[in-house]
Parts: sequence; structure tokens; C-alpha cells
Amino acid sequence: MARATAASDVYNAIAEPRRREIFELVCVGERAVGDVADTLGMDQPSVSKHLKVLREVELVKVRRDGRRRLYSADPSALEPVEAWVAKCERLWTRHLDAIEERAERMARQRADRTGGRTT
Amino acid sequence: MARATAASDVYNAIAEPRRREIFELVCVGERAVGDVADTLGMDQPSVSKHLKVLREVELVKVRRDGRRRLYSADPSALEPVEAWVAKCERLWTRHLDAIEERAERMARQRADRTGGRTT
DNA sequence: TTGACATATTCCGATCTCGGAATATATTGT
DNA sequence: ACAATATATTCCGAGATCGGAATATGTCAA
Repeated sequence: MARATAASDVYNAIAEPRRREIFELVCVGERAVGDVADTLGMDQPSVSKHLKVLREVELVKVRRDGRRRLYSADPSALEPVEAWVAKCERLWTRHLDAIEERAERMARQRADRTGGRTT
Repeated sequence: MARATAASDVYNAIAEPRRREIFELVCVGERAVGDVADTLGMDQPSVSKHLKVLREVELVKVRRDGRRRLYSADPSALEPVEAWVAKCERLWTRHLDAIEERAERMARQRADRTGGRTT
């Protein structure tokens, strides 16, 4: 097995800087492909390909408007990422709390042994 | 040019599911490589390589303990990701607000034309 | 229908990926 | 010094990447 596909999940999709740029732009409001290309200075096929990936992980939606296609964002697809980051931080602070608690317990023990003397 | 390196930034580093697993584990508390390998059912070289990537983007730190190496997390390295997600959501809600505001403006216009009649 | 415009798709090549196996490097205990 | 243990590194191959160029598809307008 090798590396995962860019469109296999949100994490891989947003690993690309240009894809993040495109997504930011589309968060501001619905945009046509050429519009995105002009704004970000990329060429059209590249933008189309990136948008395809974003579409496959449902970060964006498409709508037809004549000969154009208007893309808009669906940031709810970022939720797994947000949730994972939050989880890691929760685990981490829980870990810090445990360390602190242990330190306090040891301090109490020491206080008991010394009969309340601080030094 | 081709694809970016896994260790080129945090986004690429966390794109790997196994790397996310390892990171979660290390968030809970300092762990030795073999410990991680046993817990997650991966083999040691694989874990070492993933940890190397995580180290290069500063998601983890290492400390020597005899012949072992103890890895611990530094979730502050996830901040760029958190910030980017937040930014996108901010842009998005701002966009929704603008739409809503426009709708209200149009409703007011209509109310003016109809002299206050609702239907 | 034909042409202009907007977008999508395909093909290419250099490069990176990840897992697996083998091997190298450290450190400890005897 | 030597064996055992813990970890890191290297080499390999199948597969996926991204940009670029060329081309295909689709839609409107005259």
C-alpha cells in the first residue's frame, strides 16, 4: 500500500496549501472557477482539479449557472478536524491535570511527615 | 514540482491516520516507542518513522531515558490548524450574515412599496 | 450551425509516500 | 568485551501526488 488519496478524507484534502486558499475564497461567497483562478493567480485546469477534490470530501458544493459553475463552501465538513484537534487538547490538559494532582498529593504527604512544617 | 513532504507542515503530518493515532496516545502521556507500537499494533520501525515526522513539525518532543526514548506531545503545534478552521468558519458566517442582511433590506423595501401590508 | 466562452478531463513526468524487511546505532547489565 | 534490549535508519516497490500542456465537454448567442 502507498499514500492515501487526496480525496480520501478531509485531512488529506486540506493538506494542500492551494486547496486551502481556494476553500477560504469560497467561504466568503459563491465563486465561478475562472473567478477563483484569476483571484488566486492559478490556471483554470488546476483550480478545477482542486475543486474536484474539495467536492469529493464535500467541502464545497456546485451549482450550475449558464455556462459557469458556481462553487460554494460547506465548512461543516471541517468538523471532524475541529473535533480531533479539540480531543487532543482535552487529552493533553487532562494529562497536565493529572500531573498537577500528583504533585499536590506528594506535597500533602510531605507536609504530613513534617507535621505541617513548610521548610 | 510534485507533492509536498509529510514533514513539510502540520497539515501534511496529520493527514496520516496512524500518525493521528500515535499523537492521540502521546497526548495522554509520555510513551516509549515500543509501548506505542504494542498499544497500537504497529511495528516498531513504522512507529519510529511516524514519530520522526511528528517531531519534525514539532508535534512531539523526545527525551532520553536509558535505552528508551520517551515521546510527549506538544499540542500547541496544532494551533495553525485550529486557527485556519476558525477563520473559515468566521468567513462563512460573515457571508451568511451578509445574505440575511440583504434579505432583510429587500423585505423592508417591499414593505415600503406595499405600505406595510404583509401579504 | 457555428463560434466563443467556461469548465472538466486526460496524459505526462518528477517526486514523495507508506509499509516491510533488513540493518545500523545506542545503551545497559554481566 | 559481549549479549540483550530499544530505537533509528536504509533500501525497496507499488501507488499517489501536483503542475503543465493539450484536449474534451458543455452552454450560450448570433
